[in-house]
Amino acid sequence: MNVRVDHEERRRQIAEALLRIADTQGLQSASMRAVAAEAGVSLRLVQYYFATKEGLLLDALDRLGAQIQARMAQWIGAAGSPPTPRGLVTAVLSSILPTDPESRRITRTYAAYYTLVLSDPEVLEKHGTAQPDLLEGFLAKQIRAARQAGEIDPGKDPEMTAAGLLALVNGLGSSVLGGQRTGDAALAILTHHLDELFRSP
Amino acid sequence: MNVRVDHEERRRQIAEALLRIADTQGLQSASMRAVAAEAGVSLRLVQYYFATKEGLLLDALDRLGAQIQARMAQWIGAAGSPPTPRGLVTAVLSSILPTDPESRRITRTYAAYYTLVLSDPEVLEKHGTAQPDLLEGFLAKQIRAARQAGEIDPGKDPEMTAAGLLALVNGLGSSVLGGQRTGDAALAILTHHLDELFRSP
DNA sequence: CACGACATGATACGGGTGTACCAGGGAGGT
DNA sequence: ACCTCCCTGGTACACCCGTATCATGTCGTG
Repeated sequence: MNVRVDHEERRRQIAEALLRIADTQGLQSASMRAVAAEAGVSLRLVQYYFATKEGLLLDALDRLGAQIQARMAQWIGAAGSPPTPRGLVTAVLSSILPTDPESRRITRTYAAYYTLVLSDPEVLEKHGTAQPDLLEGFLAKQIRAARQAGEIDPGKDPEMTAAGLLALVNGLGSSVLGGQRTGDAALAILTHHLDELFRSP
Repeated sequence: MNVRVDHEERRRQIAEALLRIADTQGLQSASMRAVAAEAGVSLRLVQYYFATKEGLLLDALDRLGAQIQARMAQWIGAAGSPPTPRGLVTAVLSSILPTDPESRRITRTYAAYYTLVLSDPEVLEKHGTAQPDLLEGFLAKQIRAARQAGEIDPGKDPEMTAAGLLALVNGLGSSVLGGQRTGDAALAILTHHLDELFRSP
């Protein structure tokens, strides 16, 4: 059979099976056996490559973070060169919003992990990344730049505005996932608020 | 022992035990046995008053909705009489934000139910209430009134603004529950945005 | 006073869970 | 050629889950 197989590739295959289940059926349905079946391997294999379930969960979360980061980078790259502050802000926020199947998948899976963290906060400590704060800082920097360029009302507070935009997108995403509104409607609301922000006073 | 006991009271007692567990340990930890122990009754009793677990879950969700509604009514009542549109908007949005232990409890429990719905959407159909849309309409109405009274820039779109505020508060709540920021910080961000909205142009 | 409906207790059943254990087979180095 | 180690399969264990069943005590009502 297979010998000296690529460990990283196998781990990726299994972790992505976990993410697929978390997306379609929720994390609580992602049992070791279900993951094994989804990945097309035996239960023993899953145990071999991930000694414990918590390890698998954390590894998959890392990969999910990398996916959304890649997606964001892609949107930023499509924002033109050189990118304007407004283009960057729009790209970052739009990439988070669940509009297409891919972003729906990512957002829904993130939501599944979110409640896992709520009920078991120590998981978050083992997973040191604090992306939201970094994102907020990045957005605040872009907003400050746009303000100095006269594209934004000088009375606006960059930090408050950045935090508000991020929370807005997060909330819009929740409403889309909850079926309250479509992804396009959410995007319309976001662009509406961005238009209001970026109009010269 | 007890005879002809008050059914409604017992059901309330059990359902609130469920909500307490959902708050502190998450819904996935709210097993029938755990609920029974938390309520101080036997497993059989829980089964007796709620034939199925889904029934218990739905009943508890109803009570949770009633709780948040009561809380909102309380904040609205404290908004002065007669209440101004701005006061009403502020009251409604502030009542949702997890600032004190009570609202933290409610918001966290709602979050637990939220992911339950995400992984099992049919639950939502059996629970017909669509509060968010009603709330959004209410907020839009108040914003329109304030706009006509000259307290808000006439260029603002009431529906878009209402949806944005609700999503903002929702996202802020998530960040508070996730430990990214304190309830007071979230409230500061909200009031900042309300101040911007309600300033005469 | 007796009977039947209500209320409660103890326990069993089938199934799913994460993890642990035992076994073997094929390639690499010596 | 043999031995060792990486990889994989099957299966067992102990536990928790939701639900069902049997039994019993207690009262309101006839």
